Amino acid sequence: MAEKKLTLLLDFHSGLPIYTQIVNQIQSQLANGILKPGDQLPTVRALASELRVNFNTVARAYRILDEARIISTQQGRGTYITEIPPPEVTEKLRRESLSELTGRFIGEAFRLGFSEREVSQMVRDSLKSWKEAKNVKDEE
Amino acid sequence: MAEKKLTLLLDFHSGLPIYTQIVNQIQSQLANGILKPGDQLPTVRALASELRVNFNTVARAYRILDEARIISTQQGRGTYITEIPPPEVTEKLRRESLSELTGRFIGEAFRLGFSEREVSQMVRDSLKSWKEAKNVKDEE
DNA sequence: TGTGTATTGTACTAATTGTATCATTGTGTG
DNA sequence: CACACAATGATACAATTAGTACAATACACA
Repeated sequence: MAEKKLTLLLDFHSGLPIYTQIVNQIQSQLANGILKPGDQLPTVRALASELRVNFNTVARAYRILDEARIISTQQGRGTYITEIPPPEVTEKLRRESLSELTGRFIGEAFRLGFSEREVSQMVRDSLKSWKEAKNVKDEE
Repeated sequence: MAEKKLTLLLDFHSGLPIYTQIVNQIQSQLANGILKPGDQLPTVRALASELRVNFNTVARAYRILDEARIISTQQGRGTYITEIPPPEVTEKLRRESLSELTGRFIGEAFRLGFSEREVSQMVRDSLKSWKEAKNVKDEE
């Protein structure tokens, strides 16, 4: 599955800005299931060339959709429809990210030669001081 | 135990660059004891082929890990997990570095919205799995 | 022991992608 | 008409990944 066609129809006389029309039509195609999460969109240049507009116009539309978390644009790679995972998956990803973060921390600590005891003690201390700092802040 | 499988899961649609995902997952597997010091990693070409990416992308990830002294890449030989070479530092500097490392970790975890309970639980789990992996290795 | 060959990582470059900034155009309003 | 402002275009840039050639090492085998 490379990338699908993404047929957009622009009306250059409608008064609506081009980038708005692109935004609207992509949103509507997503709503209609023509586009699905994970789908790759054409590159800004490819779509721009097909629509006979400047690629900055497409980029502007993509940026708006990106800020709305509808698509994900990645410099050097491309743009994709955002996956909208159900809550339980989100929670799973959340835990995985904590797991990765913790893993990197533990790994780095061990690499530096600290013992399990030292690490867990330092974590306790750090959590404690963090909590105290938070309490102080709450009392302000 | 020559080389192990090293199962990595890439998400080509996530915002993270491929090489970053490789770096993160190797670090995480090391931290969780899935990878251990001395283990040989797949060659850049083998891993690249398995992940269906260009081998330079793997090489870039390896170089980052190498610069962080986490792995050791040797032209013509292969790539290995570093044999925990703790830097020569004074006890004072050593404790300060652990404190700083821990502080960064805790701060980041809180910034990501994790609770104190979640963080400490995950640290316990991570330390536990490391210890288990270590025992397995000792029995070999 | 020497030598050819395969295997491994490295270096440099190119291609493809999105980003940032400013210039130009067009349109409406005083 | 003159100005303001939004939309679009032009240009240069940065990030990511891929292509190609090369160098270091290991290993088989004469």
